[in-house]
Amino acid sequence: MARARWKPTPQQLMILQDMYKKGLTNPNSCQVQMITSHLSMYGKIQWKNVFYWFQNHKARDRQKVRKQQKQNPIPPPPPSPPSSSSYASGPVNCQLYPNSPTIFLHQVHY
Amino acid sequence: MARARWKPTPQQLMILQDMYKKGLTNPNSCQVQMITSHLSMYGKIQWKNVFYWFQNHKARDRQKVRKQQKQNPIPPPPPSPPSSSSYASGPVNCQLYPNSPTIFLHQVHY
DNA sequence: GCAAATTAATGATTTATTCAAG
DNA sequence: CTTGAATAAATCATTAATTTGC
Repeated sequence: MARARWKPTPQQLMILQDMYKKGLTNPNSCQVQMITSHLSMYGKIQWKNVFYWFQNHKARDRQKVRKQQKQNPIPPPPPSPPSSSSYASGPVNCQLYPNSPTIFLHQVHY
Repeated sequence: MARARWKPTPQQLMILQDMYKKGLTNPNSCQVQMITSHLSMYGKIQWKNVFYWFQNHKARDRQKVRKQQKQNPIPPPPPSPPSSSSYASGPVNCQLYPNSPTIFLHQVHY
């Protein structure tokens, strides 16, 4: 019943994927908030869209990895650990103080 | 490191439990928002606290039921379906206007 | 009685599973 | 079939009960 779902614009998608590749796989709510604000420049977007995107992307990434592991008994490790990317608990933490309290979830229109 | 977690006041807890008993076991975000507003009269509280409370309460309710089922192979079905309680996806939809612009529900203290 | 040690509750997060739009 | 949305289950972490030795 007309529950159109969000679809990332190419720009938005690129940015998201880039962040993910750079090691931001599990943003806290504050980061999600910032990303949402940023991406809203390229089209309608909500907090939950960004939140879900990362959830799903990470989950399905792992799924893929597990499937490959089933086929190749001993495959090389995935691309590479974040090492020292721009994100990943680095200084880009939008936490005002350390030990982020973290998140929560959705809000839906219904 | 002073990451005190939320603790419902007796009043808040009573209200939550009452809603749950009345059939509101899975409030949508809008309902959570309203409940949060209401409960904030009795003490500090955030959207996510309410959200988590229902999640946990429902989950642990089911846990209890499953445990009992393990002991009694064929127990009578749980109390009764909500039938026509005050909540439960009824007309109680709290949307102020259709297709809510979304807003912002996740306030985090930080 | 009273703390230190253990255990039980429960708030908070993460991960897995499922549903449904397109 | 892909992927956004939502729910459920599993897990982590902290606080409250409680047990225990003194």
